[in-house]
Amino acid sequence: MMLSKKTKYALKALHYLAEQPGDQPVLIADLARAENIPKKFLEFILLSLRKGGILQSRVGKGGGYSLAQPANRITIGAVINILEGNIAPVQCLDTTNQAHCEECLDEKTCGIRLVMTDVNIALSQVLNNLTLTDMVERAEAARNKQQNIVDFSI
Amino acid sequence: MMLSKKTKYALKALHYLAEQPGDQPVLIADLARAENIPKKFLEFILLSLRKGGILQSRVGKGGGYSLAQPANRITIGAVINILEGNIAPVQCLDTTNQAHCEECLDEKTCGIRLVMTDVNIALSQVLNNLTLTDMVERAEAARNKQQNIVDFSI
DNA sequence: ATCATATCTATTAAAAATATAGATATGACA
DNA sequence: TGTCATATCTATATTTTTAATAGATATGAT
Repeated sequence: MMLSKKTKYALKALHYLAEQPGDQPVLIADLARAENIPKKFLEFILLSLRKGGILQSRVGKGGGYSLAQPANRITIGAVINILEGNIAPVQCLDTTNQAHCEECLDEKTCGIRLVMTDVNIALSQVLNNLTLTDMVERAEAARNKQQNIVDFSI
Repeated sequence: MMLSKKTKYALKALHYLAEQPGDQPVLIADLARAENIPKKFLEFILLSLRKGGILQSRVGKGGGYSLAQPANRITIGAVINILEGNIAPVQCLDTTNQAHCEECLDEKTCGIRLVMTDVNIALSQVLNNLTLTDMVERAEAARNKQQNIVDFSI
């Protein structure tokens, strides 16, 4: 149930973009350097996110990538969906792609599917309600907390 | 967030074992045939489950595998934990193995970690409360339902 | 026209998941 | 005690997926 490196890179990049004042566009190269992500791999990730409607881009001087929607409208679930193809713990629960588990003889009576339905619901619940804003705010809060502790100890 | 084939095989095998009357031991070969799982791969899976305390085995004539605990005490979460190593969506949340995300500079302020904590809690909640019994019962209920529909149509 | 940028196509490399083979240990039973 | 049926172990091969790289092209600003 582990997030892929690709998805983590995506979340890091989005985090960075969400923190840009005035949604100023950022160059792939800068983003790659700032978040320590292989540039060519990041290119591909950003392109996916753009095609998924989460990012927008501009070519040429002054160009770069920026969020295509307000950060509080971009859910973590949407990001995972774009990069991993779906969120479901088993293919037969991936409704958006109408996928099926090859080895399964009868989906309707499959015990695995019947229990994983609960997992799927719980996951959707959480992931579709967490947004980039949550991520940014929580990180900031954590930094502040850490900062305060340091300040007091001086 | 997809279950591996290995874990699915494990759940299928456990399902089959849970349905044995009187917890009668089942041969690897029979289990492999019944659930259509590559035998050698299944051997490895069953061994893991035994080492994890979920199954017990006996060598020699009349031997085989059976559940080491009542089916309603074996959680789906425990099974996944044994086969995938953990349940957490990111390594740094895998407390049992005290793992960390290599690329992460500061875990405490990592936004990904902070949002994935919610996911982790939700997953644990569900997976540690679903048992083999749930799986078996739901499958049976689904079969009955299907059966009834057929009966009526005759 | 030039330069800075994203975009596309193709390929390679590395890692993980899945599957197989063969030898060995264990226990039941005659 | 010997034989057979079984799980167990060690090693390796195969396949699939993930991650990373390279080079050519399209686009837009100035």
